[in-house]
Amino acid sequence: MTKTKDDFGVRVKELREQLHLTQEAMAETLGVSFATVNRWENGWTAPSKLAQRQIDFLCKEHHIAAITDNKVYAR
Amino acid sequence: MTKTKDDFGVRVKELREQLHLTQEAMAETLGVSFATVNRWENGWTAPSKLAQRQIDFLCKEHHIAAITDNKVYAR
DNA sequence: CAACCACTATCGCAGATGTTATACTCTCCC
DNA sequence: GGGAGAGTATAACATCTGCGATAGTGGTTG
Repeated sequence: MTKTKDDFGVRVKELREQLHLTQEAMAETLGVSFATVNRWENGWTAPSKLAQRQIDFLCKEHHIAAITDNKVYAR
Repeated sequence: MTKTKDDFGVRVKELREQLHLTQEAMAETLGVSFATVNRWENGWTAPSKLAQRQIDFLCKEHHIAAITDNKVYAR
């Protein structure tokens, strides 16, 4: 039950605030549940492959630098 | 350890065959692992929210009727 | 035949997610 | 002050997923 070491959660939160979204709204946007976004931000879990894709896409859509360290997908 | 009741797996398989994809290729396309596609087709699990979105998007991209019973997303 | 090869089926386990519920912090407004 | 509401933090439990491994199937080719 230890938190994630890296600062991904911080970056998610920054991204979310840049977009002026609540955790619930961001969850809806990404297609995940509110609890999932909350867990990311507070470092309890790291996003799944698919979730990372959605986040990357969201960043690209708003011309914001990617916050994951992924290879880039077309979509 | 019982299988899923509905025929979602059958529809996934049909979709995949329409697109002439292997399980591995479809997994790559959707951003999930091969094992996940395989489990869908064989009824062991049902796709997550996010996975359903990807499937819906794939259908739309190829002008094929959606195989999930979801509300429609813009992306 | 036997040896490969691509594809598929299944398993186990750790970790991520969905759902539901509770509690806490603010801000606003009476 | 005190209530109401939005937003957030956390929890438990069942389910889904990723990864790695193993085994089966069908085709091709030597």
